[in-house]
Amino acid sequence: MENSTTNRKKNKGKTKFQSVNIIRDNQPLKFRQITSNNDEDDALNHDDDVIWEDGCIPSSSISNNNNNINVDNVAQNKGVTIEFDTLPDLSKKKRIRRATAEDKEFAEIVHKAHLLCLIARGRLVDAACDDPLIQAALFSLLPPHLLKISEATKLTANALSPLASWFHQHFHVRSPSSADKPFNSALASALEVQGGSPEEVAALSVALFRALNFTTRFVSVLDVASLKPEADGDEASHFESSRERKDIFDSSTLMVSKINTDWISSMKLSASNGKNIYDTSGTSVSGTKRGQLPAITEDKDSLAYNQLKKSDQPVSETRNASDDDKCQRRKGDLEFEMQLQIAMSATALEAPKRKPEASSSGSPSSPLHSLSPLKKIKRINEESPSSSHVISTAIGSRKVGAPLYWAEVYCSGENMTGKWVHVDAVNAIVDGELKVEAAAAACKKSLRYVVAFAGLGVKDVTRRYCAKWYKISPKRIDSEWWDAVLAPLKELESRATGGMVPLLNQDIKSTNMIEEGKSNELNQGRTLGKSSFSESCVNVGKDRQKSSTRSPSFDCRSTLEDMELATRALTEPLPTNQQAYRNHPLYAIEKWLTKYQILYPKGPILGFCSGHAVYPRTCVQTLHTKERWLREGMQVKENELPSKVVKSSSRNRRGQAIEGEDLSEGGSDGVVSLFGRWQTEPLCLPPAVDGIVPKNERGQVDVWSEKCLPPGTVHLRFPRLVPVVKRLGINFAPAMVGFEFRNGRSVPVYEGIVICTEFREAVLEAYAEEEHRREEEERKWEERQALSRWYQLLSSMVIRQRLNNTYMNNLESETVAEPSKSQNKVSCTGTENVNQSTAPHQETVSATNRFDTQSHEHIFLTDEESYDEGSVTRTKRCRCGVSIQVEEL
DNA sequence: GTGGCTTATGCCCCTTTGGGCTAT
DNA sequence: GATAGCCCTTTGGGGCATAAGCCA
Repeated sequence: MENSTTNRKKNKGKTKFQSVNIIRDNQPLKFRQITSNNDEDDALNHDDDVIWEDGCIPSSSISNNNNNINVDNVAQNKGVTIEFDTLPDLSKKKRIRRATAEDKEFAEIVHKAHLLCLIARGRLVDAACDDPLIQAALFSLLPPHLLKISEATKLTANALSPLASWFHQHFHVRSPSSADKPFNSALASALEVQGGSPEEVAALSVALFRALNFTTRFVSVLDVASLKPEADGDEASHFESSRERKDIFDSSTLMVSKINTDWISSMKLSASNGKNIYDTSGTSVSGTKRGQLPAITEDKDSLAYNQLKKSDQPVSETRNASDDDKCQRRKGDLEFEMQLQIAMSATALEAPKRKPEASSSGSPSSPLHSLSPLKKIKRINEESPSSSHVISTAIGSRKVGAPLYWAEVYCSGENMTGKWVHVDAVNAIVDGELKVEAAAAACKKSLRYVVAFAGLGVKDVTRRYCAKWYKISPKRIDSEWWDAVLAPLKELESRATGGMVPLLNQDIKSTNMIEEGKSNELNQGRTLGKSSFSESCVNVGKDRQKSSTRSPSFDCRSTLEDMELATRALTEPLPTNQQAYRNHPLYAIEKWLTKYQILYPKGPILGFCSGHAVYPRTCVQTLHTKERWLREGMQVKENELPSKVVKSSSRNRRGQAIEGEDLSEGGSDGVVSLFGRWQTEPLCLPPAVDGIVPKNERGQVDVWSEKCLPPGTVHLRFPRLVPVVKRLGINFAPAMVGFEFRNGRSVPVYEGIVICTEFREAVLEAYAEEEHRREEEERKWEERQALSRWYQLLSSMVIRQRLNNTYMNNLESETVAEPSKSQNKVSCTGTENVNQSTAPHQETVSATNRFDTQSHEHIFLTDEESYDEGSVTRTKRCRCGVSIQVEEL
């Protein structure tokens, strides 16, 4: 056993070192945290400004005389121990690092990629549900009396209940199969053993419904990475923890898996205590044989076992528990224990008759033992009044897992036109769409994307399951991208599930109502910029356009469903807290209006929240200054008073001060007058007269858009137009198209000119001629340049040849050329004697020492040079002994 | 536990219209 | 002398979203 606990703290100058020992499997590693911050106190606080340096120390040098923590028995633990020799100062405020634009962009990319992957996965599952072999196998398992359901002409939700119950009894969630297995094979295996992952079991239920010829979708909650950078901290940990216990607790096993697990634990407990708290008949709570239950790891079992063991203790014993135990047992755990039995009774068919037995055992899980949890249960029930199954916050606090997969079956017997019915066969819940959100919320999950798969197509049905859209809307990707992704898939889905249904008069009315609402909301979407609301409404609009060509009394299911979802969007209940109105897509309160917003018209009042009147979001109008409206191609009507006067920035004040007395719009210095769209009219600029372009005070035309052009003028966006129009004597004005920041100041950006329309053709013709002439000149110039360069090249070659002829035969000694004076390198072949005339020097090179190597490259160092003023000759020497003499002319 | 309110923080939008020097 | 081109330096104030803390 080694001990590696030598800690040291260095202070070099103003750099602070914080040492950390990491011990892993007897291998001591030492890391040093270097803070570059000068301020020592700050260095401790700024966790981001640290550099980690790899390092290690020999184990022999490790001593035990450590002032800090000694770590013993490390080898026994076989784990990783991290020591800090300075504890973080918790009293000091933690520095907040906010996500940068780059972080957000990255998170968005990850979010999108994850969404696409999950959609692809869903399509795989959907395709597997269509497997005829699997469907046939499931069909063969069905008892005869359930086969009659498929014969019903009008399918209803009630008719599905026995089917869901049968499936619930025969198929169970258990440890997931190998991940690298194709889903079809995994599904076949799940069918064989009548159990599998939540996804597989849900897919089997979909396959069963399809085998019965029901129009069925596989619905999945896309548990996608967060759109916010690093916002996954909690969620990620939850995700991990969820994955860790995936084998028994994941996803739609919200209650069933837990029940099964606890049932096994209870059995063990009962066996150990010599009594059975449940019926000893050998059948499960849900009526299935225990032999079919999944194998569960001992660790998980023991966890659940211990959990139930605690809950099985008498109340008095629990109350006498030590304070430590009280700390360990959270409030949520206690509540969980108490709710466990209720949850079981709510989900298990035979639970009611077992409940008294459980209660009689003295378990604190009986609701009679505590009132506080009951209040919470009551509260959740109030939130979901239609729920027949109680979903406890305690279960959620333990993060058992949110429902992620289920089926949707189209029931033509529901309503007048049919309805998509939620069927969670795994939990034997039929038509429980209102419970999904509550269950997900209890598990700290939000239903950001609920999508239905059918026929390899995809449809977003989040609206059906999410009542509080305003809560999830900011967590979703922008609707434009999402709609574009789903558009082709939606067509596929519609084709697979579509069917003509009679459209009644009342539906037509509601359609019209939605159309009106849609147009309002789209207007509102413009004001909001990123309108999440419009995503469903736009789809409705598109589909309505398509369906408008059909018979007025018939419409397809898809369109009707779009209408239903859009109706839900328009009928979202008023939130009860003020914060929710801040960016609510439908409602607004005056308190949260921004500086440039106003309520117009101020009504109708839809309700009140904490004394604040609630208005439709469509009443929120965006205000602009006169100048800003000009950019939009609008001008403020005459005699219009500002709707709002706000304080201006100092720079604006300065600008207004320069403008002098033109403060009538604002009334006083330092304020800006704002006007709404209803106070404006299309821009009416003075028209061009007699070929003269009307200009502003700077002698130019501000072309923010085409709307800003004076009547009778045209904007030509070509370079080098000014000389042309000057030559033609045409009046023009430079077109300023915007600003850019350069050299610390904003600089106007000009692009082209503005001329009167009547000169357009003439100018363009002249411009074309001018450009042609310019190009011709340019071409000629390039030709001249090329000729000149060729002449220089050929001349130098002739001179070189002449020099060679003159000097080459007369030289006795070897000559070398100096190709590059700057590098002072000479490539020498050993046999060639080269004289090169290089202006302004003429270098006569003579080798004083014949060298041996054929490819030696001489390097003439400056230090080795000598200069003879008498002969005006510079002698350069190479280390190899070769020297050259350069005669300077 | 939830909601309301305040405060701190930091991202990001809006604002906006040169001048001196040098080569040609 | 006129003109064209290059280079200098790299806003900054406020709105607003968000997180955290405190309190009811």
